[in-house]
This record gives sequence, structure tokens and C-alpha cells, in this order.
Amino acid sequence: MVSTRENAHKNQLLAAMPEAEWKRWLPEMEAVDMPLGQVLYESGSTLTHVYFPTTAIVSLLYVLENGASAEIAVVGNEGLVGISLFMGGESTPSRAVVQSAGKGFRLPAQAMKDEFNKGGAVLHLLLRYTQALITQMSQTAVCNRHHSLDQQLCRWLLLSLDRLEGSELKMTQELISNMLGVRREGVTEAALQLQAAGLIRYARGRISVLDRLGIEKRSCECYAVVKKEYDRLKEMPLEALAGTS
Amino acid sequence: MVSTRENAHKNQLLAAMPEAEWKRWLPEMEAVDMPLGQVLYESGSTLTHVYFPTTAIVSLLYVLENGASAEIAVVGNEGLVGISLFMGGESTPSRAVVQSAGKGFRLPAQAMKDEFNKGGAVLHLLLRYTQALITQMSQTAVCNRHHSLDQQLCRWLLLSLDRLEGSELKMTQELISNMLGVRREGVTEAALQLQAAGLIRYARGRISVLDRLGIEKRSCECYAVVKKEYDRLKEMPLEALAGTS
DNA sequence: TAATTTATGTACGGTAGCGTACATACAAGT
DNA sequence: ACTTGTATGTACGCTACCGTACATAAATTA
Repeated sequence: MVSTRENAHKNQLLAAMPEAEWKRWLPEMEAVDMPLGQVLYESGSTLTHVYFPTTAIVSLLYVLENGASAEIAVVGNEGLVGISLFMGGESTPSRAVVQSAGKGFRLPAQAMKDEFNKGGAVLHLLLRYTQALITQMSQTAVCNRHHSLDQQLCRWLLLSLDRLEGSELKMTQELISNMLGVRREGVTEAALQLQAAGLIRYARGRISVLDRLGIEKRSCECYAVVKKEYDRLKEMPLEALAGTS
Repeated sequence: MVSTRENAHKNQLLAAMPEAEWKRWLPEMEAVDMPLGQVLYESGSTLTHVYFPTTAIVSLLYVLENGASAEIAVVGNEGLVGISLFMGGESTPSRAVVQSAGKGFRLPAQAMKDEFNKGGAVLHLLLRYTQALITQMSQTAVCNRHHSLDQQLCRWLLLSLDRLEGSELKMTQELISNMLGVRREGVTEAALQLQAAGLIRYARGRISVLDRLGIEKRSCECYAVVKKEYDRLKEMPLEALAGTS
């Protein structure tokens, strides 16, 4: 049997927490299954927990009045879902949906707030993560404006791939179109091209990436920028964080 | 002669600061002119100050490799420029440009960091503001995806108008097109329509809004959403902030 | 095995916004 | 007064993507 600790450390934020904090949290930390389509929180709702995905991927979706939607950011094992809890917003403007089924951990809202308010390493780590998330959101905004559907599909595949083990993702084109905020047919056409080029192979909700480098070449710069920012976060020692802010 | 304090309080964040903090800052606070086009910081650069606009408006612009750009958020007297300083990012991915000339105050980076790290009211206020900024960024991302140029122009006019005194803004269509990330000609056509409808009047970089309500009707929901979030922030008492996070 | 649902493919007219090129007109400097 | 620069208007073909409708095929259920 694998320890909770070992599993939880698959989440990079949890792994980066100092030992002392970690021990305080342990009793309140709960391992959870995160099935496809699960809504962790709805736009405007009050958060009861924050989620630390380990193998799951969560989409932050923004839904407009007319039902149209677009993904603002993706959260996987590198981060946490529910930043507005400690940012002081009471609620978020976005919806959080599990985009790829998997596991994760969750912590009750109050425990998270208390820990955050203690200041120190936890606070700095969470804020530094939030900063990376902001970068992702900004990049998404510009990407939506300037890049083609094909480029965006590649970016999206790569972002998802980075948060998964292996090179296969379970995801229908219909769902992808919701994330990208485009027509399903548009995704079909773009995917057909990628397949024709030998970069991916897919069937009924199962996409295998055959040539990752090829996809990277077709993607817009947005993927690389976001990736780099998260890498920077990962490699930044806690002491540096406390020092810089 | 008007006191620094009185002027500075035109910035809503500064106005919301408790008396004690305010006094500590005063010696380091510097009144600055913010002329049109001034770049407060470049993408990737290290921040030396944070800026609190009073009458100026600052655009957070994201510039792509090929030179194409898009505005991610606007900051006026409701906020501050340079959140990445206390978020721990060392640098930001965006460029901050003065979009409408005016005045403001600035505080050296170290003073801001120190104050933030003291925790308490300042920290909570700044984080709460950051949360509102994130909302604006998210909304921009979706707006870029789903709304028409005409709607976006209206949204943009309203966001600018809210941060100015009076109903006139000095801004060429060329500049607006940079902000919105569209062609200048597109802005011309949209503006012509607004003028034909009697909602605005303009000439050579001077736009007068004649019928604000009419513009609001033509705007997409994005304006109202962002406005509401900032209003919520404004009305939220400091104690509540400390309590919720 | 048949019926139904789900995922993907195809087709086609419509349009918003692009890239490009140039025209006009006001403003500012000499 | 003349030149130069700046802001705006107009035009035209192009393309990516949309909305809609329907076709095919695999998976699921009856």
C-alpha cells in the first residue's frame, strides 16, 4: 500500500510544502476521485474545498450568458483549483470541470484559509503559483485573439499531455470544442489534418499523440511560454519565494 | 495647495488603506506624471516600483513574437500596476503602457514588498484587488473569443470612461486597435456606426461619449460583469477581507 | 440481431474580420 | 503658402470560422 504522502506528492505544490506544514494538513487532507465531467465549483458559488489534482486535469471554464464557453486555464498536478479562496473573492467567475478523470486531494476551505493566513512558505508558494496561473490566463486571452484553431488545438493537446502520464488522452472532439470555444466541426477538421500529417491517431474519444515534436512545431508560441513559466515555478526554491515577495 | 494625502486618496486602493499603513508609506510615496505612451514596465523586466494611478489609465498589454498585441486588462484609479511584484514572479509576462495621460503615485518595489510581507490589511486588500484583476483577464479572454468587434469597442469605451472624469477620451483609433488586437480599419468602421447612431462624436483622437446608456446596450455582457466585480471590491470592508482569507 | 446512442465526417452558404492599397482631410512645422 | 505628418475613410478580394444540416460508423442497449 502506497502512503498518502507519497501519492499526494504527485502534486507538485503539495510536494513543495515544507514538512511542518504538511504534517499539520495531513489529518484534514482527503483523497478523492475526480471523474470526467465533475464540476468542482460553479461560477459564483462559494468554495468548500480546494483541490490538488494528482492524475486528474481540471479545466477552468468561463461560461457566457448565451451558453457559449471558453477555457481560461488548465490545472493539473502542477497546481490547485480554488485560488479565489485565499485571494479573498468569496466566489469565482469561472466554472471548474474535470476534463480528464483521475485522482487528487482536497482540503476544507477553512483549513486552507488558516494555513494561508499563517503566512510564510505556504502563502508564498500559493501566490507564486497564482502568478503562473495568471500568465496562463493572459496567454489564453491573446491566443484567442490571434491564433488559428489548428495552432490552438496543438497548444491544448500539449498542455493536456504535460499533465498526464503517457501519450494518450481520453477526450471527445465535442468536449475539446467546448474548451477552445469553437465549433465541434472545426475541431474535427483540425484533428483530421493532424492525423493526415501523422502527428496523432484517434478514434471515438481516444487521442494518441504519435509525434509530440511535430505538434510542438505546429503549435503557437503560447504553449512554450506557459510551459516555461510553470517550469520556472517548479525550479524556484522556497527560500527564494520568501525573499522576493 | 492640495495635500499629497488628498490626491493619493483619489486612488481607491490607497484610500482604503488603514491610517497606520498610510503613514508608514508616506515618506516613500512619490507623485508622478504619467504621460501617454509611457511604458511602466516591459514584458520580462524586473519591477522597480508599483504604480497607483489617480487620473491616468494604464493598459496591460500582451505582445506576441510577431508584434501582434492585445490588452489583457485596464488599470485606473481603482487599482495598482505591478501585482507580480508581491505575487512573487520577479517579472511579468505583460507590458504596462499608459493609455490615457494623467497622474499617479509610485512606491519603490522594496517598500511594497516589505509592507505586503507584514501581512494584515495591506496584504488582504492587494490580494482582493488581484482577484478582481483576474476576473477582468478571464472576461477578456472569453470576450476575445466570442464577441464582435463592435461589442468589444463599446466594452472598451465604457471601461475607459469609468476611469476618467468627464465623458471625453483622448485616444486615436490606431491605439484602440492595438488594445483590442484588431485592425485599425475595423475600429474605424465600428466607430462610424456608433457615431451614425448618435452615441459618440469624435475627431482626430478626441472621442466624446454622447449617450452612455446607448453604448452600454450595445456592449457585450463583459463590461457589466467586470464593473460589478470592481464595485464589489470597493464596497467590501477591510474587516471582511481579513476574515475571508 | 435490431435499435439506439454517440462520435466523427462532410457539405455549403454566410460573414466578420484580415491584408493591402489608397484617398481624404485636418494639423503642424518651415 | 507649402510641405509633411497624422488621423480617418473607403474599397476589394480573401480566408477562417460559423450555423446548419445531414451522413456514416462504431459502441451500447434492447
